[in-house]
Formats: sequence, C-alpha cells, structure tokens
Amino acid sequence: MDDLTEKQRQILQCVTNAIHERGQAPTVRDIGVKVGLSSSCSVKKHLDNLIAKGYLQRDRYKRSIVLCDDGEPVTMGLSVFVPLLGRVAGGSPTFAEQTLAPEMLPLPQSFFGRGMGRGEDLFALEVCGNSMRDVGISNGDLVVACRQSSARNGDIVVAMIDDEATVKTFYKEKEFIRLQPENPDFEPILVRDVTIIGKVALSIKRFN
Amino acid sequence: MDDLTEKQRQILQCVTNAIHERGQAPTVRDIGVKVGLSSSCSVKKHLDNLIAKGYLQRDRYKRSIVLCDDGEPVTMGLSVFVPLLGRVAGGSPTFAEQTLAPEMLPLPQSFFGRGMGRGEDLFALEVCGNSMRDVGISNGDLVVACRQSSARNGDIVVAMIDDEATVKTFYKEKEFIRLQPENPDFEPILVRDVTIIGKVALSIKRFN
DNA sequence: ACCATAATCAAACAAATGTTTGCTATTCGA
DNA sequence: TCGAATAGCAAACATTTGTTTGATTATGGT
Repeated sequence: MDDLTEKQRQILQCVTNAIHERGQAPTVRDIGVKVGLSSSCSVKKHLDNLIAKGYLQRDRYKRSIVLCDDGEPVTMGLSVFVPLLGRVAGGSPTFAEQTLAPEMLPLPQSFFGRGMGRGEDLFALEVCGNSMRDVGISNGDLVVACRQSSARNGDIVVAMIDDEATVKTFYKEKEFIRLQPENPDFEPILVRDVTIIGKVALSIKRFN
Repeated sequence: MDDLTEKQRQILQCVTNAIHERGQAPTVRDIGVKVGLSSSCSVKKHLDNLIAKGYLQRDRYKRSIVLCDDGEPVTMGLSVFVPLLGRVAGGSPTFAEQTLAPEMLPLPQSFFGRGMGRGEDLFALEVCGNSMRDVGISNGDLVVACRQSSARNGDIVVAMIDDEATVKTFYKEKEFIRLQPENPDFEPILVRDVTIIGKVALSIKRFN
C-alpha cells in the first residue's frame, strides 16, 4: 500500500467500495467525480498505474475491472439470490407470505452443490423453536433449503405438519414416516404421509 | 405466469437467470442471442410487454432492468463481500493465508449492523473442532467475524492463542481473561493478556 | 535557464448498448 | 378477400463509457 500516490489510493478505495457495495466497478467518469478529476483520461492513467502495480486487473469479458490481492485477481464468489419466505413452526405465517415480494438474500453459489443454485430451487426461512438444537439449529436461525418433495433417511427437511412448515430430520420406517426432532425435550412425530417441501442445505446463526 | 407467450417466458427466464447468477441484467442483444431473436428491437418489444405486465421494471438509475414479483420490484438485498481467510484452531494454517488472494463470499448486508458491512472489517474462517458446540458452532462451520481488538463479556471472539486463531466466549475477570469454550468437554483458557482479532457476527453450517 | 517527467485538462474518437424507424410476413376475424 | 394485429427483421440513431490525442502547468534535476 506504500507504493501508491494519494490519488491512486483514493481511486483504489473508490473502486473497492463500489465493487463491494454494488458488485460492479464504477465508470471512469464516476471515479473522476468522486476523487475530483474532471478528465476521464486522468482517471484512466491512474487506473493503468494501479493495474501495472498489480492492484487491479482488467476484466477480459466485460469493459470493467477486478480487484487484485498480491497480484492475483480476487475471485468475487458468484451469488445465488435466495428468497426469504417467512417463519417456520410455532405460528400462523407460513407459505402464505410466498406471494408477497420477498427479500432476496445473496449467498455464495459455492455453498451449494452443482445441481442447486438455480435460484428458484432455494428458499430461506426463519426458524421458530429449539426442536433442532442438537444439530445447531435454534430459535431465530435462518435455514436455507432446496425445494424437493422427497427425502432420504437422515436428511433434515422442511415439511408441512398441520398446515405449518417445520424443520425435522426425516426417517422412513416400515409403517410410517418419523420426523425426528434433534432435542430430547421433543417427541418424534409419526405420520402415515407427509408433504416434504425441501431439504435443508444451510443454517445461519446471527450473534449480536 | 399464464399470461405470457412462449417467447416472453423465455426472455423472462433469461433475465432472471442472469440477474441471479451475475447480479446484473443481460444486454438486449445478449437476450436476443439466447432466445433466438436477431433484432434487438424485437427483444425490446418483448421486454416492454413484460414491463407492462408487471414482471419487470426499468431501473431508474442505470440503463437496466429489475425483476418484479406481483408488480413490486424484488429487492435484491445488497451484498457484502467477505474474504474467506482460512481455518481456525487445530492446525498450522492461520493468518499466514491472509496474503493469498482470498475467495470473497457474498453475504446479505442486512445480516450485519449499520457500522459493519464495509467489507474490510469482516472476514470469514472455517472452524476446526467442537469446543463451541453448545452455541451451535461445530467443526467445519464457517464463522464470519468483524475485526476488532477489544471485546465485552459474553462476546464470542476470534482470538490468537499460541499463534493460532481460536473461537471462544470472552470474559474479563479480576486477574485475568477467561476464554470459555461452550462444551463441557473443554477447559476454559485463562490468560493474562490475549490478542483479540474479531467478534463473531455469524456462523454458517452446511448440511450435505 | 533548460529539459524531462508527472499530473491534469478538453476534446475527439471508438465501442457497446438501449431506442426508434420503416418494412415484411403471418395469422385471424369480419 | 380485406384489414387489423402480431412478431419479426435490418438499419439507423442516441447515449454511455472506455480510449486516445494534443496541449498546459507544475516540479525537480542538471
């Protein structure tokens, strides 16, 4: 960072901010406005210097620029946008909320297997209750699930029970299906048949 | 979805995919190539129809387009890009990896408080070991932490112990600092002084 | 004093990309 | 059969945005 002039530092900061905040590099002229250079040419020269010094690289595909760290381009992980649909278990709001415009959460595509990550297959729900505490899913956590209607033994699934979505571990027994809480305080749910909505791929816990 | 012609459906799908995968709408001509329309004008007409029907909206700021759901623009949550720096505890690789070009993970800005989310304040680490199991942080989970050098009692922190980063709950006692594991199988670490690297804001658990 | 260099500017240029125009088929109902 | 509506095309146009050019102004060393 010491081999940069003040203007170069300003410009690198400006580019970095824009990429972090909007996922896209700013235009040459935008940079000019931000750092106080009225000629796009001046900005370009500074950018060229930053590229020469290894702080930035041209994006071969788009007319754009990528950040570098130690000369290597920083890989901005691809995003998957996942709709946050509502809360699970313990209350009335379920999938009715689905029709409202949901908030779309950006998550790294690398978190999901190849098949997933097509966006419409994934959804996020906030969990109510602690029935899955022993696998690390607690009240207030977010689960991200992949929409599917079947499950294999041991899968953690989002299932409909009494018109409510709930998260449990799925087991198929001889005579019935067992939805197993992961907390000794809760009893397993035994049903003949059950509607599986999805399989949990991720859980996210926020600390304050 | 029933009031769309086949071409309109194709184009909407194409736009949706691009926005989900790259965070940006495709160009009119790109759409044309994808759905087999050689005139940018034809694509524009379909886009105008989709806008008229409420599936898309023009982005007032950029020469671009945003998705809509039920007529309302879908709010694509802003991303924060967080560098994935390495693994924590239980092995040699620590912050030496910091100089390598890290993968940047996109996460929702809404997950973090106002002060955070400037990008360079946050970092992600993969956790080794189960010393924090009882707060839902287990082996293989990812923690996202906010860089800071001090902590308050009860904060879950990333701290340096014997040249290794470790995640523990922070308590300041009269004579020393206690780094408390959240698992009865582990003993608290008592030290006179400790280097705090950051405070854990998020933990992410992947199920297979 | 003189030259080289760096930083800047305005202006022109070039490429990408959204928009408009004018035309041609095709389909469908009167 | 006629006309309206629809979908499509090529071509031109307009705007945005990266790049190049040529000139000006400091600054520093000889």
